[in-house]
Amino acid sequence: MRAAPTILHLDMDAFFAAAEQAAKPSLRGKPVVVGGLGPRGVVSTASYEARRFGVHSAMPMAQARRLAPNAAYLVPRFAVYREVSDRVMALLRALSPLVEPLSLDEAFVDLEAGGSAHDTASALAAGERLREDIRAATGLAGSVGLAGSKMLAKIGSEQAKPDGLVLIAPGTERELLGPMTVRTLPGVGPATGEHLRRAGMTTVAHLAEAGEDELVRLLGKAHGASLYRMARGYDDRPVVSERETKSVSVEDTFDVDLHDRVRVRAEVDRLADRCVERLRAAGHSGRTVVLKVRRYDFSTLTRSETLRGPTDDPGVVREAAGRLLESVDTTGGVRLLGVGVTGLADYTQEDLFAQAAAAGREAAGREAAGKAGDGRDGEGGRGGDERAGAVPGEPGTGSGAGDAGSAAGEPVAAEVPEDRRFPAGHDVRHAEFGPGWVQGSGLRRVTVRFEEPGSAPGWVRTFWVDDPDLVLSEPLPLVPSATATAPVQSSCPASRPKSRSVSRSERDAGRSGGPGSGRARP
DNA sequence: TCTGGGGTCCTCTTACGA
DNA sequence: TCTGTCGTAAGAGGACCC
Repeated sequence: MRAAPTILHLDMDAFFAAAEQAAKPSLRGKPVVVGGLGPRGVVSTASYEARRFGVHSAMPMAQARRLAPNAAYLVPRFAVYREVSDRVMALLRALSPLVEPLSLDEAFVDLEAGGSAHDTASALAAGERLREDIRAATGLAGSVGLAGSKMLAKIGSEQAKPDGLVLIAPGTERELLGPMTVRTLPGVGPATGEHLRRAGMTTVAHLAEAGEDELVRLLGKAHGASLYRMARGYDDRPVVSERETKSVSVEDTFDVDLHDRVRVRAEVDRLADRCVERLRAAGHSGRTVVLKVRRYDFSTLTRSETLRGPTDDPGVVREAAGRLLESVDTTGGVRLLGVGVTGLADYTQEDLFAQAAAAGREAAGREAAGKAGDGRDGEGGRGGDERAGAVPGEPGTGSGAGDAGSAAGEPVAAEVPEDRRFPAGHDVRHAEFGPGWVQGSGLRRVTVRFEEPGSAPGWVRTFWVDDPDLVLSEPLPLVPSATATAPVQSSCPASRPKSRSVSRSERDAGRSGGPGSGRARP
């Protein structure tokens, strides 16, 4: 650990939810929950307003809805978050070449390596300036921790939340850590926490007192030894800017458990293709194929097979995943399937045997498909409807306001074409009313709020999903770029003078649509 | 209708060749 | 030739993180 507090940890506050609030003026100061909106979705991020109702990340979405029924529920828009994240990371790299991103909203920076701080005063100044720059560039708040090690810097940013800065002065570490719960330390999750609790250790001080031998006995060599060091405030892990990817995987949880073996196999093939797409996009190939199966009872198994050489051939990965599936008992139902590749390389050494087998199987498959036609789906039925990941937030699973459900017997999602689906929270543009976002959808209708970043809270209108004037659009920047700083206020439809009330405009919804598309919302 | 998705790392067991 | 030992790789599962 170094003498000066020149390791900085940045954590953006309630990042996804804050970005949505910045993009959607009507949501500011209101509870916002971002996550999967399907029946098995979980919360990715809850705004601070939603947290007051007890909603937190990783909570099942159904539970969040019970706790905060009036919150806005939105699907994540990673393109938006990535763009904001890029701006933030660029600001960090201006401070130092040694930046270690942990996720879209979190990173470590070695200020000393960048020459931007060398003591407490300069570190504090750099931290405060960074927070101001982030706010100016993105409109969002980030919390900063400064300390002599990564662990303490992270603890500092946690204490600084929301929208603050905490510096942990050298020499105060043990005193600060002692009374904290063991869960504060990185690597102590629910299982280890419970393990330690049963051994009578609940605070960091207890761990330091227990001694290394006792922790190693309890938790194993690597974990026990590193935890003992951390408990005494020692953490010499360096900030690492380049991390090598070690595996690539994709997985899907299904809205309804799969029982049909043919359908399961088809999903495994699809996942293998997606996995290889990602693998290739990253410029990798891999040698070990891993199949993951979560069964109806939430028990999870993995099966893996190591090939003779690395591959990025979808046929080879499909074939290996298919072989692995053969060894798994799926009676009772499958909740989740995943396909991954590890043992990554940046070259391929094709396994000719496996390739030949895959080619043979594909040929056989084509033949079988010709005989069996489309009737193979068995009780799985209705094509891709069971797939949770396929159409996040599709109509019927939408957000609070427009969550119309599907009980009315009207045609629902399955009959709505792909380009006419409007996930809750996504940006749209209407030919007459301009930019807005999807507040909810269902029963072939979509409710749009016409507002944009920087405008006043906007008006709501409802349209038929097939209204030709309404299209999904690219996300708008949260903060106008430096080259286009003209005030958006004047051109914003939401701030244009309105002669009608919201309820009236809602009743009139659809008037602007083409012939046959304009019907009042019920 | 509790429990996502994409990762990393560690530990334990087993198989296998020298 | 048989057997025991050791190191290594593979395979599986668990815990953790954001």
